[in-house]
Amino acid sequence: MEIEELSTEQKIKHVQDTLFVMSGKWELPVLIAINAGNIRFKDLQRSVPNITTKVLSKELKDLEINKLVVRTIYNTSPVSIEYRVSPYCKSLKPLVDEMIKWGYNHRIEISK
Amino acid sequence: MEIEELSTEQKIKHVQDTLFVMSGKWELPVLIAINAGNIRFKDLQRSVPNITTKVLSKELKDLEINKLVVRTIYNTSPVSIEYRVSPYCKSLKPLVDEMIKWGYNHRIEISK
DNA sequence: GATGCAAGTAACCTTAAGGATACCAGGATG
DNA sequence: CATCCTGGTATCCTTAAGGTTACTTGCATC
Repeated sequence: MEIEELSTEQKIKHVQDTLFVMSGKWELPVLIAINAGNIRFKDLQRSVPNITTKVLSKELKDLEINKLVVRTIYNTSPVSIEYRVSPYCKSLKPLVDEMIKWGYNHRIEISK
Repeated sequence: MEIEELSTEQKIKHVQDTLFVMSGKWELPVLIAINAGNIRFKDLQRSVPNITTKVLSKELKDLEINKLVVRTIYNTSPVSIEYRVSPYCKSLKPLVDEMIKWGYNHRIEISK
């Protein structure tokens, strides 16, 4: 895919697809927390400040639908459940890095 | 700024700053329309499908506050007003390109 | 046998983004 | 002089994201 060959309508559509997945309040904090090793539901709730069970539950489902997180059930007694970032999740790194850079520079730019 | 040296809290903060500017429904369509040469208010209203005057007005103010758009008043009779993307706006290109690429690939990934 | 924990679900509420519609002032145009 | 165009405001309404609080089931633990 060569970006320069896309029409502006196509560009907007692709950007909106990205925003649809990434633009909520909790997507990135949850992903980062899982990535940092918090793989159990209760661990995540404790490590992501102020998130509620309802919202965490919904975020995890959405992230699973988007193939960024894998949910695994273990037949322990009682059953335990683990959330892990998928290999595909690594594809987000260039994008997230750009977001970090731009956000960092933008705050400086605006304060001038 | 070296990304790897940032704490996860700092990374999240910078990403949220970026999302705060970019994550609405109309920011990018409006920027792209201005960039494509629609520089008058009414031209923009016509070239961005379904945007209302109220929302366009607000978007333009926000984009101006974020230094991405420059508003110029000309003492013609009657006064005419032009909106143009700022030089700083070009700093968005790497980010937007990453969003285009990821959105494009994500749709393919999800449909597998 | 009461209490606690994991992994959630259910029901209801608040707030902010965005949409719909109407309107306005000042000049231009027929 | 009536209507049109530009560049917007003002008011009210809808919807969706997220927040609050309570509850549940099945096991384990004291």
